[in-house]
Amino acid sequence: MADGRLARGERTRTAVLDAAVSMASVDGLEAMSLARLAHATEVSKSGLFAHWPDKEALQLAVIARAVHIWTAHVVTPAFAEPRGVRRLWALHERRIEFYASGVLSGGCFFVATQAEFDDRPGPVRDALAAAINDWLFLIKAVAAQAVELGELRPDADVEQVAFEIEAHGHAVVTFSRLLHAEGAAAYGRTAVLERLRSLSPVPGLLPAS
Amino acid sequence: MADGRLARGERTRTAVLDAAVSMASVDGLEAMSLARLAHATEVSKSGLFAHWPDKEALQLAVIARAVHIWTAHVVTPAFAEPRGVRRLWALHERRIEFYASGVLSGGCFFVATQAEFDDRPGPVRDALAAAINDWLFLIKAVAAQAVELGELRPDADVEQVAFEIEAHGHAVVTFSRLLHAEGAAAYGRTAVLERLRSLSPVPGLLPAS
DNA sequence: AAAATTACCGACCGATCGGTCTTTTTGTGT
DNA sequence: ACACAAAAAGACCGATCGGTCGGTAATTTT
Repeated sequence: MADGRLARGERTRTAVLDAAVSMASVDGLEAMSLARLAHATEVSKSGLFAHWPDKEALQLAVIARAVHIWTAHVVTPAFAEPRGVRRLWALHERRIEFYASGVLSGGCFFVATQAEFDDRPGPVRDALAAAINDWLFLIKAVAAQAVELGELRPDADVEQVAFEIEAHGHAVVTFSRLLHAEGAAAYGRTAVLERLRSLSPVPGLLPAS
Repeated sequence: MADGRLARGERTRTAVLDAAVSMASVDGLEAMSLARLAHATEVSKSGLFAHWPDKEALQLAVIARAVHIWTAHVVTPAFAEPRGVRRLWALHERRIEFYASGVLSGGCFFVATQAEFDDRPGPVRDALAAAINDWLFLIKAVAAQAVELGELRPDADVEQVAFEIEAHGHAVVTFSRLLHAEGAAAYGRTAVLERLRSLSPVPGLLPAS
C-alpha cells in the first residue's frame, strides 16, 4: 500500500519544512520569502503552493514542525530523567545544549519569531503563543511535580520559577547571538542552577557547578 | 543667527525618527517600510531621502534616537537614586515602568530589533550590539559600585547579575506581549528584587515586596 | 533684486513580493 | 499500452519594495 507519489510529496514537504524552520530561525517567519525558501530546497516556488494554499498556511505548518523538533531535542531527552527537580533542570540544560548544537542555524526558532509576531494579530501569532504556552505549562507541571515530591520547597511559586527559567533560556540565545558573549550559556546555566538549589531541600540531586 | 530652513528640517527629522522608533518597536527595523513611515509622518517618501541617503543610514539614526529615548526614560531617572543597590534596582524598575507606560506602541525597540538583526551582519547590527553592550556595561558598573559600597556581597559576580537583570527585563516584554500575561511585570520585578535582596548585606535599602 | 541654499514633492525605475494559471513530469492502477 | 492522479515546473500578474530624478517653494546670502 506504498504510493510512491504520496511518499515523494511527504518527503519534499518535510524537507521544505525543516529548511523553513532553520531559515525562519535566522530571518523570522514573515521575513522568510517563498522564493528564497524554494531556491534553498531546490523546489520551484509554485511547487510550494502545491503543498500549502498560501504563505500563512505554510507558516502554521512550519510552527508545528518547529514544535516537533523542539520536542525531539529538548523535551523527550529531558523526560529520560526521573520526575522532579532533576527533570526540571534537564529541560533547561537540554535547551541550552540544543542552542549550542547548531541544529538551527539561527539558534532558536521561537526566539526569532516571538518578537516578530507579538504585535501582529492572526492565526500565526495565536499558534506561536499556543506553542510558548504549552512549553511554559510543561515547565510549571514538572516544577509542581518537584514540589509534590518534596524536591522543591512547598512554598515555591511555580509560576515564578517558570518565568525565570524561560527568561534565562531566552537570554542565552539573545546574548550569544547579538553580542558574541560566549559565556552566555554558562550564565544561563548558573542562574537557574543556583535558583533551583536555593529552592530545593535536596540540592544534592542537582549537579555541583 | 537662526536659520528657519534648518530648524524646519530638524523638526521633521526628529518627528520622523520618533515615529520610526515607535514603528520599529512594533514591526522591527527592517520590516518597517519607508513608504509606510513616510505616510505615517505625512512626509513624501522622497522627503525621507532628503534627510538620509538610504534606508541603512536612517536605521542607524533611528537606533541613536532609540538610545536617546531609553536614556531619558530609564537611565536618567534611575540616576536620581543614590549610588549602590538602590540605583541598580531603579534601573530595572524604571525599565519595567517604561514598558508599561506605552511610550512605544510596540513595547521595546531593542527587544523588537535584537532578534531581527542578530544574524544579519553589517553596520546596523553593530550599532544595535553596541547599544546593548553600553546598557549592560552600565548595569555592571552600577552593580560594581554597589559591591564597593558594601551594599552587595563582595563575592557577587557582577557579570552574572547583569545577565540575570537583563534576562528578566527582556522577559517582561516578551511575556506581556505575545502571551497576554499581565503578571509578567510582577514576575520580572520579584525575580530581580529577591535576587538583589539575597545578595545584599543591607536588604533594607530595597523595597519590601 | 539676483543667486544660492535648503526642504520637499511627484513621477518613475528595476527588483522582488505573494499568488494564479497552464503545462509537463512522475508514478499507479488496469 | 492506456487512462488517471499527484507532484512539480514555468510563465506570468498586480502590488510593493528601496531608490533616483527633475523640479518647485521657501528662505538666506550676496
